[in-house]
Amino acid sequence: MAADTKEQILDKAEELLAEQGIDGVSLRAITQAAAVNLASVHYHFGSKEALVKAVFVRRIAAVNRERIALLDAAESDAAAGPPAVERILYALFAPAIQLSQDPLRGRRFMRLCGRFYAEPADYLEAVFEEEFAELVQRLDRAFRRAAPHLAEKELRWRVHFAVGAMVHTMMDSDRIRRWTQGLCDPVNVEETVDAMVRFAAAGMNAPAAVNGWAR
Amino acid sequence: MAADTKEQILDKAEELLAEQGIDGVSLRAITQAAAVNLASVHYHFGSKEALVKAVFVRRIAAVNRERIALLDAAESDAAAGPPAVERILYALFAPAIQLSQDPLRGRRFMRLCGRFYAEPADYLEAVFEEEFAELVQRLDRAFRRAAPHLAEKELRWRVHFAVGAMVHTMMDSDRIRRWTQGLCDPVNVEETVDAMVRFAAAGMNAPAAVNGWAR
DNA sequence: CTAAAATTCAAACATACGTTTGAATCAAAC
DNA sequence: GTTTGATTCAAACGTATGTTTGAATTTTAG
Repeated sequence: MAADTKEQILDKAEELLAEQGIDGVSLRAITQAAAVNLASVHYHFGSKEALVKAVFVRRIAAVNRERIALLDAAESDAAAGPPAVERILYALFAPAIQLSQDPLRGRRFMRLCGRFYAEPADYLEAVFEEEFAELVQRLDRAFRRAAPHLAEKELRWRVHFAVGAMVHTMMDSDRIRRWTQGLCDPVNVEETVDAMVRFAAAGMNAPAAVNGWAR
Repeated sequence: MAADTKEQILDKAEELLAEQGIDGVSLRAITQAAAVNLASVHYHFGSKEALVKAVFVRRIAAVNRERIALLDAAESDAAAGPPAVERILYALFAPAIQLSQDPLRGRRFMRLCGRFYAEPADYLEAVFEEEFAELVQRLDRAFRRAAPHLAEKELRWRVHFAVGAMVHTMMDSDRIRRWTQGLCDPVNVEETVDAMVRFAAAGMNAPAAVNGWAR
């Protein structure tokens, strides 16, 4: 059946892309794992590039929608004032890391997401910019209100570092587990998000630079 | 001359690998850019895999040696007590980011380094573990003394996040510049390291978790 | 200057890839 | 039951890749 084939391809593509990267996995490997014909990819998606995009968009839209919903909730909870930095960071981190509660598709996609972020493909960059435009704008505005002690430049740097901590964790669940002999394991979502929020919130709330570069 | 060819290959390989990733660049592209014969790679290195390793090891060893030297200095400056978290973080961040002061090879290698970290190649993982083993051990010990308020687990998490901020910045110099319309630019090494140290130090120094998971 | 070793070179090899093709198969509608 | 459209299939196409080869060239040493 049509829908079955298409989803089978998407599922297996997600799995293999997460494990081996975009260039590391062939359409033959995907179609063989999905037990469908090689040509099905081009019939249903048009090209490998379009398949990769479809795999990404299938889940990231939902994640970013949830992030914005959490941001909305944080802002309405805070009434007139700005929400705490912790709430904003939670809105940014939790949906992505929480996706990993699904021990199958979630873990996979988390890793895949980080991999996409690291890969240089131009066609992915465009999808990225489109899927993240609204969220970035919303986050920037929220952080600016929540951390008015920071100049724009220093604020942007700190958001960048916070995103780095998140992306690193998303891409890296195997490595952190190995380097710490299992002590730290992103599989424990609550713990991971909690540690991440407290680390990044302290970073965001740190005093502004005393020297002048950040103005 | 032999040395020239070998270095030409290494230089161009570093440049192209940083721009396009390991799988994204062919030996033909490298040898053509280096103006040497295709077979030279196999004559001098044996395989593409070996070339990639050589590109990586050529610079990372020096970076990690400098990191450990800075760590030594920080510890001897602190006499009996532990050095401040800021000094340890500086030892971790500065040599890597500072390499970028060389606007040619440095920027390239910084990006390449992040890319290697993100790629899934097994043969790279082995080199990584070998080249970083001593540094990781030294950092862990230093941080444990400098942040005794943290349980081992939470400490490891925070180091992981700090590394994430760094790796993200190393891999990402184009993107952060673009997203901030040039406001934040890793080309300004001093500024970047300074912002990163202050962000991560605040994260490391944050109070331990009030709930019990980190014990 | 000459012999030997090191290095470069153009060419080819074998393989894997994304893509295309056209016939075969299936599902649904009349 | 036949026809029509959607889907699957095996096979092939063209291209790019890492690698190997063996002769030509350059460098080194006696």
